[in-house]
Amino acid sequence: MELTKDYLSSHGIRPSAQRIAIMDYLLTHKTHPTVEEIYAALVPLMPTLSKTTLYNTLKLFYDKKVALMLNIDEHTTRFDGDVQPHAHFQCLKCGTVYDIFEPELPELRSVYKQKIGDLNITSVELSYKGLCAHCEQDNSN
Amino acid sequence: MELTKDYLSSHGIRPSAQRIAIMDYLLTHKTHPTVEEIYAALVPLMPTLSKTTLYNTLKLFYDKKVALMLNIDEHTTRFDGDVQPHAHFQCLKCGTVYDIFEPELPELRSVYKQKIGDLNITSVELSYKGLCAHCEQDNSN
DNA sequence: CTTTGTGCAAATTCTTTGCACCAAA
DNA sequence: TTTGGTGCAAAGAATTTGCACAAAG
Repeated sequence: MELTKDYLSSHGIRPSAQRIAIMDYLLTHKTHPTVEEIYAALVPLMPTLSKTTLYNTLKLFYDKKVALMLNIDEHTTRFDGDVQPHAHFQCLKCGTVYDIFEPELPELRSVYKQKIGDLNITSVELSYKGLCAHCEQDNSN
Repeated sequence: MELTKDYLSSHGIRPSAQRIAIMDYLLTHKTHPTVEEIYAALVPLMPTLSKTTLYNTLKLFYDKKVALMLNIDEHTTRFDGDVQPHAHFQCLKCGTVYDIFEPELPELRSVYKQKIGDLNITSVELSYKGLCAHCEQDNSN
């Protein structure tokens, strides 16, 4: 919690109670949560928290580059407190988003922040979809 | 138009007038259009066309694998009639989505439809963001 | 006829905005 | 004491749903 506060400060983000709670949630729940999931988790701890603040804060985190904004899910935006370049996989059946740090994904590291032709790359998102092992073998649901 | 009709038929899609018009639009406008853009372009030619049909049809195209559904844009879904594996780049200033077929993106081809660990990949989306050359040099807007 | 496709209107979901109050520098 | 942060309520945008009619096999 104190570490989270320092983390925010060192990135030029004033550490309000709300911001600390939200970043703390992201750092301890690497599940690529939606706004709704974060809200549901934090409201019991911080009853006055509003969706507006949540949206404001997540946008701020994204702008300050302490969170990734993922568009892998067609229905909603997901957030990731892990800003190291890595790929994601979403299971089409259960919806779970998995991290992929496999070394056989050099693109992410080599092309990141480079140019392709006359395009100046500042961010990259690599997303896979399919069935996870659990859903693959489980034909029941 | 006749080619488009055959194209749909050969993919198990009954070629209604609406479906032909929509696929034809996708095949001749490789601009990664939004639903709104497709609608605005087609309504003058087909005044009774509804958004519902457009949504139904684009979903059908996606399911039948004759169109890609792109999540690169955080505000809206974009569609692409080019189903060959390729990457995209969206300019953060002007919003344009460019195709990237660069050969230095082997990931897309090699990993596509393979497994990573115990995850069964069926599709992949590689999206870059940044400034395009035009917006980069143009500080005025 | 029986299934499939279309389209209107309404509903739903996700996200943003306007504004007032509160808090910190 | 001004700037920045929070949160309520309302608005807005994108997408989905329910249902009735039309069209094709």
